[in-house]
Amino acid sequence: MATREGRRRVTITDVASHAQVSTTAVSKVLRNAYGVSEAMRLKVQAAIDELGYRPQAAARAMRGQTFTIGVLLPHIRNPFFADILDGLTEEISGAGYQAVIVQSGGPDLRRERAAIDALVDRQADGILMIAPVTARTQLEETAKTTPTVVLGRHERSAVYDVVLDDDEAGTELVVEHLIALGHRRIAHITDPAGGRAGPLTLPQHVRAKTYERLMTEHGLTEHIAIAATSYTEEGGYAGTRELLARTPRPTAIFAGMDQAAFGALAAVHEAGLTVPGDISVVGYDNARAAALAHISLTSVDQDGAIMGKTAGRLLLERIQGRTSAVRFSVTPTLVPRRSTAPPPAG
Amino acid sequence: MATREGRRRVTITDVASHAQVSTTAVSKVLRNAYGVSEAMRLKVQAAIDELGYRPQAAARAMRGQTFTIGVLLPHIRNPFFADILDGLTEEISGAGYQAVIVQSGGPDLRRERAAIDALVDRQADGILMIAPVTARTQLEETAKTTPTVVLGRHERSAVYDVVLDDDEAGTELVVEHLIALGHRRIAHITDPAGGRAGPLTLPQHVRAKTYERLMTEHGLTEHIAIAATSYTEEGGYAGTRELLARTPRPTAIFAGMDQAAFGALAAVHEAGLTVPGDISVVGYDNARAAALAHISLTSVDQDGAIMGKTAGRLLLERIQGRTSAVRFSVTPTLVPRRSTAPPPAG
DNA sequence: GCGGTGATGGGTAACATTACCCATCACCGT
DNA sequence: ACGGTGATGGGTAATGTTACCCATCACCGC
Repeated sequence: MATREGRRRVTITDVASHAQVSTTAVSKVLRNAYGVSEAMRLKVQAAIDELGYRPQAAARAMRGQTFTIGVLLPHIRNPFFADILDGLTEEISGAGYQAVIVQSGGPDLRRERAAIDALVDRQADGILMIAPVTARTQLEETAKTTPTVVLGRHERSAVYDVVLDDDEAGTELVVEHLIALGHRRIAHITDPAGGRAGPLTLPQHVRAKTYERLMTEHGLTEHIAIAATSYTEEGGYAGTRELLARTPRPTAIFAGMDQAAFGALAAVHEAGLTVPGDISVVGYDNARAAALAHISLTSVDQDGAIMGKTAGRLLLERIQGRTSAVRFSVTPTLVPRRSTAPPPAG
Repeated sequence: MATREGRRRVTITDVASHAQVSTTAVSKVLRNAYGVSEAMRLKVQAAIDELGYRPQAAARAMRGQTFTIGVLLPHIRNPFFADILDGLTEEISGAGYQAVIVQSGGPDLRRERAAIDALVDRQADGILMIAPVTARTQLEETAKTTPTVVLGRHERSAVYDVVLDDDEAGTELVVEHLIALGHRRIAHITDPAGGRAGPLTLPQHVRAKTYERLMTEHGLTEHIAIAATSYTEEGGYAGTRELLARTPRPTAIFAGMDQAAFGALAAVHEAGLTVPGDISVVGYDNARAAALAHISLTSVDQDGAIMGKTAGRLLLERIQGRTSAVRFSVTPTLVPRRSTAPPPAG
């Protein structure tokens, strides 16, 4: 309703009549389609510029593409997602695609489903789902209709591509680093949220499981201590308080994500303990804040920009018609900083 | 291209024939339009559920609404934006609207323009622009066609609504707090980026200008010291290094935004100085991380959720047909923490 | 000169939905 | 019984763009 006072939007018909050609010709110019002479191209382009014409996405969608890549993410609070988006945008904008983001609002199955539907309803040409918690079979339903890349889930699918970080390797870097420093009582903070994703699918689960495996392999089974709170500052804070209350208390805490590690730092500090004198703390994601001098958090770096760029490339390929499934994995590296040191003597 | 193997999407026609009614009837049910009996509603709803029908946004857009609110923001790295989005989503989702986010990628006029166009092309029913840098006249062109709310710009417009924080009041809280503690050499870190926004339009400019005014009013003109870097961790770090190099060096640093304040904390720490012993640091936005024990940053709280919620309400009102312009301002509060204290004696 | 060929431009239908208007029907009061 | 009325359902055109196919034209080799 509310007929806007604004004059009617310029359409392809306006351009056509202004340039004295058919709408078909204009459409061809817009799409760089075959069968357009240079003279025609120039004439039409001039009319387009003069009138300030922009194609209407909805009308295009009725027949063809929307030039839209939908991105589903739990929320925008995680700075790691920003790196992914930067990479994605870099890759797809050259091809004339626009990334649009919708938040699911967290690991809520219903709301995640609604967010995915929103993208499908708007006919995104491709969808990048970041760490979704929906069951694989349901994701595959979507992927059958819309080119899909799932980022961060350890699984294989015949119908969508997967981009992920080698969380086993990353966890290994952390645990080996701490053990090499002499730590034995190494605790872990994880996020139990999993929705309907398979049991060892989401990064947090792989990290936690790998932590347990490595502890066992090093004969430290008795020192396994996990606080299952969440990958947030609050979660890291609460988890650390919980872990510090145990006897004997851990000498190192591996938080599965940087923001949780920041919360851990706060809790350690609040308990009157020092980092790394009393407790070493490690994060994951190598967020920018981890590098700040007064924080200087040892963390695992996974190249989010490359992951996003690759996801974009895979989506474009699928839009072009590729149907085989691809799996792309990046190898993380450890960035040691001043939050880790040998455990206190005794 | 790339005809997806997936079976054709269920359309309103499928629902109509399945329910043995007209497409018009189905459409009415979908829109809760007038002229539908309860029996009809139930019958159609049953068919919709059975077939799993979802209306196609593009086709709706051709005739009516898209039920989409577009959000333009510079980038998702700023956690304050997350609060705004939470408020917005809360307000609009009840009315069946979906928020979709596009990033402009920073204060780049061309890219911001492209991002706005992307939302207009996709026929968002309303647009929330967060701190855009485009010239007001251009924003008004868009607002004439699409209901628009601009968040964070200190200006009035006849065609769009404005939601903002009282940055003058916020800055006053900070400066008065520091002066009350005894500080005189109070420095400020700002972000010079402005694009084509008016001279005293963007929050960073208002905060910087108010800082100068207050310093002058307190007879501290000679102590005015501004580092114009950026509202980022890097900017706060670099700006602080610059400020600490001055003689005499400031005893307090007011960073115009929390992330810049975090960078400032790092720089102060790296310089071998303590907070608040040698230098007091204040931020703005009261990000969650500001509350962490080992950071404990004094900051200005502006209620982002309320701002987002209000923006959503204003957009819905405009979609309903309101044409008068509204201006909504929230009053910030100071959250004193341990990063501020009296200056060192001498 | 003539049929063939390749390049270029255009006509048309189709996409899914909704606004507008009309048709139908039951029921009412006279 | 009959015109009027209000409630309900449906037919149709229109939205802007593009895929498909056809028409036209210049030019070629024979």
